[in-house]
Amino acid sequence: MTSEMLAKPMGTNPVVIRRVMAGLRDQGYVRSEKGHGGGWTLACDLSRVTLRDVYVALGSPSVLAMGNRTETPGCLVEQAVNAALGQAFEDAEALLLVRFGEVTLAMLSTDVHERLIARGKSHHLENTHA
Amino acid sequence: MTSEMLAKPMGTNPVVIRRVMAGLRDQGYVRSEKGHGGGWTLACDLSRVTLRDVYVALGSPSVLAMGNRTETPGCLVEQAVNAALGQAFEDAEALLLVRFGEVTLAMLSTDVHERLIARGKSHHLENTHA
DNA sequence: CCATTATGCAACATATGATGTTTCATGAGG
DNA sequence: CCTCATGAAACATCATATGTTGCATAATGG
Repeated sequence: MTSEMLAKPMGTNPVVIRRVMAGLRDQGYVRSEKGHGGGWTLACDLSRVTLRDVYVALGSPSVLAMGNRTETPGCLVEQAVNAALGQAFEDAEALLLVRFGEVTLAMLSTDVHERLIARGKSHHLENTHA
Repeated sequence: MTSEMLAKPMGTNPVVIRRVMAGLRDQGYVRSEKGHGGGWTLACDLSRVTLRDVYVALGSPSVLAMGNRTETPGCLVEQAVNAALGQAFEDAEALLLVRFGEVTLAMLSTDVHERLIARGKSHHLENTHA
């Protein structure tokens, strides 16, 4: 698949695709080839790569929208809040990462194929996007 | 306390303070008075108000930085991912809210006072910010 | 061997939301 | 009645995410 083939149905730009895929390529999950007939190819066992692996490959962006503003604040109120909620934030983040790690790409692939069948029509990537 | 007295040590603007406090006032946790000698006063029992109450009063902003992009997407891949992670997001959010609900403002107040003593000096709000 | 086609990379543009600022109206004291 | 406070709206600024453009590089296929 070329970046353009991927970008079109997702309604975005080929360069954006390349930016995202770069992380996956660096981890060896996909390979990219230049030139005529080039593009992206899978380079991993889908049953051995989880959404957590993907998450990490993409740079482990923060999963929480809030958290301690400062790790070691001078403000005593902030210190108190950090002490009260710090563990909660860590726990919530850890929970999400564990769940991410329980989902393999193979599971998603299987699910997508089942949904395709359930929809009862033949499809190409192009029209799986409404 | 006036908005200005609160804003200064937090390094922000009085208007920003008013914006935030408006939510707390609407819930009756604080009261505001205009004119000479006016400002903000506490109007609740600190032991009966939790950080979750504050969170809700502030408009329940999303606690997660990610989540389902669409609730009922046409894209089958997105459907599969939503199915795989939707519960995880809900669980993580629920966990955080529960933890928020376990912390009362009274607990924070006590903690702040202990930290004041531990620091071994007398303080005013002005210099509790480093 | 060279035109085509793809990625890689950097720079720039745009959109969005959070935060900060200004201004004016209103009300409460002294 | 002058001062000082909040309330509200409009505007400015900033940071980030996303999208776009341009060009270099590499590989294929005719």
